[in-house]
Amino acid sequence: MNYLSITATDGRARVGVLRTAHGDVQTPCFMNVGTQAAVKGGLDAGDLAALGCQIELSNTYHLHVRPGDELIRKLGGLHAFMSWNRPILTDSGGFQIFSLAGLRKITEEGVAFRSHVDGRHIFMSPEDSVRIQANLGSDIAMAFDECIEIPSPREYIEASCERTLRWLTRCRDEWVRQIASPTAINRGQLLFGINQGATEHDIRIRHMKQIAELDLAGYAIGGLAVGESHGEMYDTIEAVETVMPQDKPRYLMGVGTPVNLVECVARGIDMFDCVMPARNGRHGHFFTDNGVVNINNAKFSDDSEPIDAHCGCPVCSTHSRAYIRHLFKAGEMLALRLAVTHNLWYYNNLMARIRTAITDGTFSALRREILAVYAKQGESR
RNA sequence: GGGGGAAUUCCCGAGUGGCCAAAGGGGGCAGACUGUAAAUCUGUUGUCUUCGACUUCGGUGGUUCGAAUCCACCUUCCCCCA
Repeated sequence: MNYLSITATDGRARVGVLRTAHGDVQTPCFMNVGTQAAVKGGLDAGDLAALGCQIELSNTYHLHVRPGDELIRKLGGLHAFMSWNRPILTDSGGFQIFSLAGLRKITEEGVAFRSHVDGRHIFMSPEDSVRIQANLGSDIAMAFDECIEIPSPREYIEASCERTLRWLTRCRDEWVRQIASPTAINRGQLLFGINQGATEHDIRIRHMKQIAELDLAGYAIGGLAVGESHGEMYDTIEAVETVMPQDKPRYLMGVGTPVNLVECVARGIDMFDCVMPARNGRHGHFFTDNGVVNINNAKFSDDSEPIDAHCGCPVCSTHSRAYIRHLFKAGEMLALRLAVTHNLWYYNNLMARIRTAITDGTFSALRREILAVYAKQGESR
């Protein structure tokens, strides 16, 4: 069964509809990151819906540590818990193997963490991760993988990918058990596999072919945007994309900048998530059609214009640069809320423009436009 | 009226003869951030064109090879006694 219907293409870029137990998602889509069942910056589910957010991401490890997935299950699952009745994707905790590197130990059985909250010992196996995600009741569960550091020795990358493959079959088997349970919170939950292999194209391709054989609902490319150059990232995606199932959603994990989004859609990616609009927003960076505005800069202290006069978001239609800069300088929490509000609106609007452009056959023009805007400020943005 | 204490670079504050353009905070300025241990982290913050040079620690004068640091007087502020 296919959960993605492709409605238009332009080169490798695709427009489609992803069907989940909590509704459809127009792709390509951006998922913003609500690690602990909250988007940082003070926005609740109602705010997110108003900004055109289609699907939210939360994290298995973090919610297991606090408040506990059993508690969330008792309260009716993550949708009910955070009052978000649209789709939710849960990351497996695989990224925390990477980001909490100093606090964990990997074995074949799973990963032993020291809790970043209180230091207690936590063990998470692939089966545990899937069980936790079943308790959360997300619409898309991610397989438990190891996000490999770049650079890493080739032998390590190969061994890690082989282990991630073994973990994937264990995840799949446990997931089958969980969704078959009569007491499952979300029996329509999908499981996505994750491709790894750092920037070694042949390892990536072999691994992708292997995980594709499991015939899961969707596939993700993980382990990119962790320090390699944009060129290496794009080349790696191009290499792997050739062996990804055409009729299933492709999710590039943890990416990225507006330029990254456009460039990776052009390379056949359907789904993205990134902390950038939220984190950079909290640090005063506003993404606009004129590039990034760092509102902390002194030149905005007496600027009565909005962040972006052509932006349709609620912030730009109301507040001046001078006011927002003041809020940042004064440490007001409203500053964070306004920044994240604007940036999420920008990201959602950008994805909508991308979908329209692909459908209309004007995607390459939009791609050039976005590239040109951010090229003025250096290639990374 | 008498006695005691203090004045440091934008602010607070360390420093009591050379290693001091002067610790540490704060504030300012700039940068980073990509499946969030992140409202965090980094750099910078006297002047000049780098090495380096020059000016600066309430004011003026002095002691000394050398003073933010010692001495004298002056100014201002704080505390205690009357």
